[in-house]
Amino acid sequence: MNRELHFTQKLLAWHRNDNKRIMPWKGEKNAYKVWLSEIILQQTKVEQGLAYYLRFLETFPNLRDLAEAEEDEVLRLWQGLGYYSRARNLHFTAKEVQAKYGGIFPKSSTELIQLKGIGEYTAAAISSFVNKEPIAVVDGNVIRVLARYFRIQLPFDSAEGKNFFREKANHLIDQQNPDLYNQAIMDFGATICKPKNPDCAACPLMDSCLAKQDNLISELPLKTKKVAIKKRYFIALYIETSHGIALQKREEEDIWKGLYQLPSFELKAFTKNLELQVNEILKREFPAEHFKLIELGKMQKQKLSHREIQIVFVHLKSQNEQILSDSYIYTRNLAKFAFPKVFILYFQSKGII
DNA sequence: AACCCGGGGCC
DNA sequence: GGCCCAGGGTT
Repeated sequence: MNRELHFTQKLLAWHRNDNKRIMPWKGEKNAYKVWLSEIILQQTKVEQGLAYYLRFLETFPNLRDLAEAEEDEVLRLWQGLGYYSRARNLHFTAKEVQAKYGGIFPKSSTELIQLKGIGEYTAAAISSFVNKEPIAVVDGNVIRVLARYFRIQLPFDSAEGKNFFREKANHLIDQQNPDLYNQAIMDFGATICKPKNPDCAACPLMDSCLAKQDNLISELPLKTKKVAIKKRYFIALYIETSHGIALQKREEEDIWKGLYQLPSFELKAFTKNLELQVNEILKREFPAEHFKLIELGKMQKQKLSHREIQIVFVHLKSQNEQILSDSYIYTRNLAKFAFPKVFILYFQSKGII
């Protein structure tokens, strides 16, 4: 038995021996449900996405329900999960499939990949799970498992590396059971061949794993690029007005696009005299307004994969009856809007929601 | 090819 | 504090 066939057969046997992780979308043949689960699980761990999946299905039992929803409602359901373009693209594609395909999801990967929010991985996942199309998924799990077992010392974040891993994966996939194979290798990567402290003792492939033999487990897979973490600084104003709390929607091509926030102003940095910075912003943005300062909050940090966000929340009470700005929304029910996590945490700390 | 987009958990 | 996660879109 050659090395590739051995790998595939051992993996399928491991998967058959009740090593499957239990998830509601496993074995699902409804393309809508499979698609929904795959979008939610992009760059997201199963434990984090599960509750969102269940809530989405409850709210939008089928594609048409989702297509007919308002984008704000979709984003509200997505609140806290991150990568919000996934939610916007999810809604866009629901409408597109409803309009162009009569509500029936296309099944082939070449059609699927043309839809917004569906890339190589997701097209392979949906078409193999729903239609048994023999196309291999290549996600973080697959790259790690292949890099180690076959001792692939090519960085995967390069064009050459991507091509190599894709071709290798498509060479390994079981042609009769591509769905089971794709499930198996991802489950295997997530539970046995983990990034840190892999469970080699329980690994059915340990004896023939080249990285294990050469003590390269902790070195593989290779990656060339390193993410630069930039810092961003904001002052956010929680303003009580006679019309309600002032909000603004983030419309620009930037982080948290489509979500709502308290009126916020970005700074190059915070200085020692924070109150002075706040007063300068108030004078600049609301020259005719008078505020009562209720509370100058402590600086809050939110760490993201590629950003560190620092926000100072300022609680103010407007002393005038006029609205602050036409561009703001005024509400007494914050729970209706989708906010970035850092705002949710602030509202919770104040006991507002 | 480089850069952008969140949040959580693990070490 | 760094790394990774059932990645994809834009430039």
